[in-house]
Amino acid sequence: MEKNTTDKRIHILDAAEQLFAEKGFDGTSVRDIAGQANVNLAMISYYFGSKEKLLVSLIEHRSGYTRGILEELSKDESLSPFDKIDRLVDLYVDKILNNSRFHCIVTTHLPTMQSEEIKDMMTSIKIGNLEQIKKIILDGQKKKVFRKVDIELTVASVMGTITQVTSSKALYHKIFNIEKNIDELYNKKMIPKLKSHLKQMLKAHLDIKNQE
Amino acid sequence: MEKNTTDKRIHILDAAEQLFAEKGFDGTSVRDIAGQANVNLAMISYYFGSKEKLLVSLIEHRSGYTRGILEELSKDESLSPFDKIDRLVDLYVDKILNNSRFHCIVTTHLPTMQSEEIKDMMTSIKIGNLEQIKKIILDGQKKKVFRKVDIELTVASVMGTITQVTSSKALYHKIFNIEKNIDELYNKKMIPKLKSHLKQMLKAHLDIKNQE
DNA sequence: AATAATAAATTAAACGTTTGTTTAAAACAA
DNA sequence: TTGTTTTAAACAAACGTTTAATTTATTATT
Repeated sequence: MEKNTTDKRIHILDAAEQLFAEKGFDGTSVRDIAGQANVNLAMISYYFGSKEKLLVSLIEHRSGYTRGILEELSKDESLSPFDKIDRLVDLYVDKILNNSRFHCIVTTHLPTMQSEEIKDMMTSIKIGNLEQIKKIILDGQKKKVFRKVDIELTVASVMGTITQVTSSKALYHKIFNIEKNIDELYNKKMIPKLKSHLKQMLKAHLDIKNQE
Repeated sequence: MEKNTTDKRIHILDAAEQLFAEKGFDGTSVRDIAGQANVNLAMISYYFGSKEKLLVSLIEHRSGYTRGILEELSKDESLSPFDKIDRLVDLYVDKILNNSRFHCIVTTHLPTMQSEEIKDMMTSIKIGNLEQIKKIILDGQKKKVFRKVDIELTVASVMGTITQVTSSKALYHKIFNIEKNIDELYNKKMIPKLKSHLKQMLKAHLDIKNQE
């Protein structure tokens, strides 16, 4: 049985993540969270201070490790530019689809939040990651492997595609005839589809042989 | 001076649209809306019945006309498959960026809503539109102009890219050095960029000459 | 055209809930 | 005994909605 402080904190964070993703930050009451986590209402203020600070804690709890992986990838000289793109696709598809609830909160509910602090935090993380990806594409162009493209919008297409598939699950459940409400099954079917689509599209889009 | 019933209804709808997009459905109170629209609080219940029915009215107010245009486009025999794709890109980029507030509500706040009725309504609209686009791509494939691609995910990439650019305005303001908070300027700069990026990418992605 | 009768629009105030947060006492651990 | 964790109860504020009274607009009658 989990009885120590850390476990209870994580219990609350998990409950909050699920409910924020399903019903939004404003659509979720602290009583909902307490009920879902099976803790007393007052424990949330006790541990996190407030509902908003709980969200900040959740972001800190889930964020962070992507940056390091990206830097490593962009520096790696043993990989060809196209290999790097493939790795990039694998990385983001896996990361986002396996953390779809958190990603849903970040993409759909954070922009609406009042707190400028939280929004600025996320913006700078995104810009940092974009810079790393930019390096990869610029390197491919310098090596005459990639053609001239709008780098920022190319990255927007990758992120946008994944986000689209993640945040419109109900739609793609119907389209691809996947049994409803089984996340694991959805991921098992969609992750390979999504990876191969993005790789195929980026291959054609970036290949210097397709220069107009 | 506008004094009749219809104008006041539209006033309220506009105010609601703005606030729902900025702060979300649950983050917006009917008092906020009344204040923004400069009407008495009770007028919202009087005209629309409830806050949720106000949202339904907003959706009905803004939805609809896309379907017809898409059907026409897919039937048009005077256009080549690639011309149709270009028209499609123009249509969606213009439509979404010029109605970004409403689009923001649809993509980020509707999926969170409790009301299954509203969600089903939007899902069936999306599936209907997807079917029309599917026809266009299938036709291009039959004519040996397009190669084999995942059609659903290709459409997801188009929608996802546009949504990404629309719903992360703050980010792209910084990235492209656009003066803050001027929607008109943002659209003027982004619409052509977005259109040419999508056309270029889809050209490479769909072209049968790029078959692996 | 003026008046009376009816309907529609608008208002301020109040309704009962639910909200996030705090309190002060109790239970538990060190 | 000390300090930490947990609890039920209470708090004021904000929420969506309704009420009942009043003003404005429309229609019918003289």
